[in-house]
Amino acid sequence: MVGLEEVAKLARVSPATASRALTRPELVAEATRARVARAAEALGYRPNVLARSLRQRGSRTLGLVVTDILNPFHATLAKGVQDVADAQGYTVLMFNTDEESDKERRAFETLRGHLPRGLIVVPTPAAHVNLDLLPDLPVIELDRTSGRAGAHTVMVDNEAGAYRAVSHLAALGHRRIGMVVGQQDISTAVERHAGYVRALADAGLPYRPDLVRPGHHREADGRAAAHTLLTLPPGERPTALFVGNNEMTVGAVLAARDLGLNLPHDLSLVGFDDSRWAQTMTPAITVVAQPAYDLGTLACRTLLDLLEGREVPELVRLSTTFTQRDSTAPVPAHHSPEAVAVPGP
Amino acid sequence: MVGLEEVAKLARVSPATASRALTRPELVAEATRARVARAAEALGYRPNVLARSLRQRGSRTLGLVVTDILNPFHATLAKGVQDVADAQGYTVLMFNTDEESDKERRAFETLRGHLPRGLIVVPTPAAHVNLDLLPDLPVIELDRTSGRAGAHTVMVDNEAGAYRAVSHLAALGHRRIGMVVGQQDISTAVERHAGYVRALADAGLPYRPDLVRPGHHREADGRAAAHTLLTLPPGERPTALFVGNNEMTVGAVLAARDLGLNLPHDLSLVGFDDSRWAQTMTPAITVVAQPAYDLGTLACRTLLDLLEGREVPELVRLSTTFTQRDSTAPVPAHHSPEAVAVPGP
DNA sequence: CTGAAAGCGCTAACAT
DNA sequence: ATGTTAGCGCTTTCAG
Repeated sequence: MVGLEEVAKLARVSPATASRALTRPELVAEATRARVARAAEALGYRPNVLARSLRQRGSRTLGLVVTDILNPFHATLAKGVQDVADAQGYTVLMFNTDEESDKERRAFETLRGHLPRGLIVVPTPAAHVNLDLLPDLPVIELDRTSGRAGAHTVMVDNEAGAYRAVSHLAALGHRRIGMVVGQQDISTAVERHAGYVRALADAGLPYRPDLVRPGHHREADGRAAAHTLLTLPPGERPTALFVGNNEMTVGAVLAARDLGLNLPHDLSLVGFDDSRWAQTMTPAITVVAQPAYDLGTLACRTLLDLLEGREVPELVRLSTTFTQRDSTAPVPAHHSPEAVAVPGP
Repeated sequence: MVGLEEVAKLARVSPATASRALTRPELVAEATRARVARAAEALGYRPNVLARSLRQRGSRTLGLVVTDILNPFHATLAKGVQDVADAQGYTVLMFNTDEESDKERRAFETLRGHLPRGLIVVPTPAAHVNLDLLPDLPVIELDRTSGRAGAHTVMVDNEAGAYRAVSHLAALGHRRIGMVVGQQDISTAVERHAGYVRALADAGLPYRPDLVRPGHHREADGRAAAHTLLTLPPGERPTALFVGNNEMTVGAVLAARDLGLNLPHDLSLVGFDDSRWAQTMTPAITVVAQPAYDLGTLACRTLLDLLEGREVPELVRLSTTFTQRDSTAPVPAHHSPEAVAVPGP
């Protein structure tokens, strides 16, 4: 390891000056600056960030904690964060919690030892308490909110997105619109459900609890939940489904296929969050698309602003985009309530 | 920040003993160990890994450099690496190169300052030279090889996987089998191409350079390459396509759709590397599946073995799995060469 | 088995 | 504008 001392020696200055020349050039004569720069270059000097961080009591490092890096939505968030951090000379320490509060706690503990300057986190329901492990650390909550007082949050307008999706279904004439919704201890799921409720109300449709099934965000959950809804008796089975996230949307489509239901003829379906598979499936799925990459970059920019003492809004909401594709269509006549055979007297 | 000194004070021992009690318990009396442990617990002590690493001249940190975190294959590799590292108390510093040699160089430079104990890298073609930035660092090359002498590599048997795929197509009676192949400066692309060549030879089919189109691994490249192949004149157009990676496979399917070609009736298609979309598209795509997660865990395990001085093979090859689905079928009669109208004398 | 002392590489006071 | 000095928090000789 070539250290600052050797650079200093070669440039015939003290280590302190060498340090200044490299990190705060304005404090040093141009000639010395150049000499030091040349020496560093010649020796292939790279600062030891550990020593620097130790001395400065803080590293040029950011923590990023997501709940599922295998979900392309999260991978895209991560890319956004990384790209911005990178451009500003920050290194990102990324952790994965698999939606488990225990892993989140361990991630925070590990992170703490690295003295990060800030944290961007997609919080699990336990984040509210886990974040106590990182007192005084600037935190941006991304995609969801933990409900902590004074937290900074970058997220999407889930309620409006869901409202748009369900209104679309209602406008197509659907009267029994089911929802596969995430766990209600996660803010996005709550908000998407709220949008669903409001859209039903505005369309003059009743809210039926039996048409709403919860799931744990995974494909298998979506499949099971959709299966339950789609095997309801003919007159009660929903003719349309709104699914709360991208993975569960695949599951719902597979459930429909299992049952021999044709999209959009036998069932209309809208998913929340776009994905490669939503685009390439047949039929292509109508979705509420989220600006995942922008969420990531914005979260990171917001954190950096915070670190530099700039004024930052507590809550930034980005809009979703309703993307109509081929999985939604008007209710076919034989599905409308009037057409259902009712046992007469 | 509660430091070791405070823990020591509370436990009524010297900082040195406190350190030993926490990290090398066997050097200390059981009673003291317990006392220190309790003190640390009580104060919520977390070691400052920066100070520790500085002192030890090396951190419990591993570098991970992938070329495209948005590609689920890479995300899965990363998850595998992380899970193992995590279980062994290592923190992973992950970087993304977007397949750009310049970003790779910067990633290596940044990494160096963090004094990682080892590196796992999916090398770009420039890695051969970029790796000079990290002399003496144990390196595992993952998925591809840079060709560096003495490198350790964990990868898949690309040649055999490709051979299997193309043999399958030949067995179905296809005689004009095209390939969309990655850039030839990447070892996987070279090997997959080699498998293609050998399968053709074994099936007694000629190798036709005009049926092989290169692409840069992205969907758009696959689409363009496939478009070129599929718009060849009727008698020369391939009746089957083997596509070199997952993203380009989507592209190829889209190209076929653009041209109104029906899979598998008008065109058989096999992709390399499985994906969610390959499974959910209609028809589901036949693929050569890679054990991505296992590659990741194995790479990390191999690196840790190396760090602990255990004997490790220079090259570990995992097998692929041929997964037949619905995108491949026998050549329909009207496509066979005999059926093509040839201008007679 | 435990303590005292030194030092990892760097930067921030303080001096000049 | 530059050098001197001290010390970030930890681990590791070296003594005892």
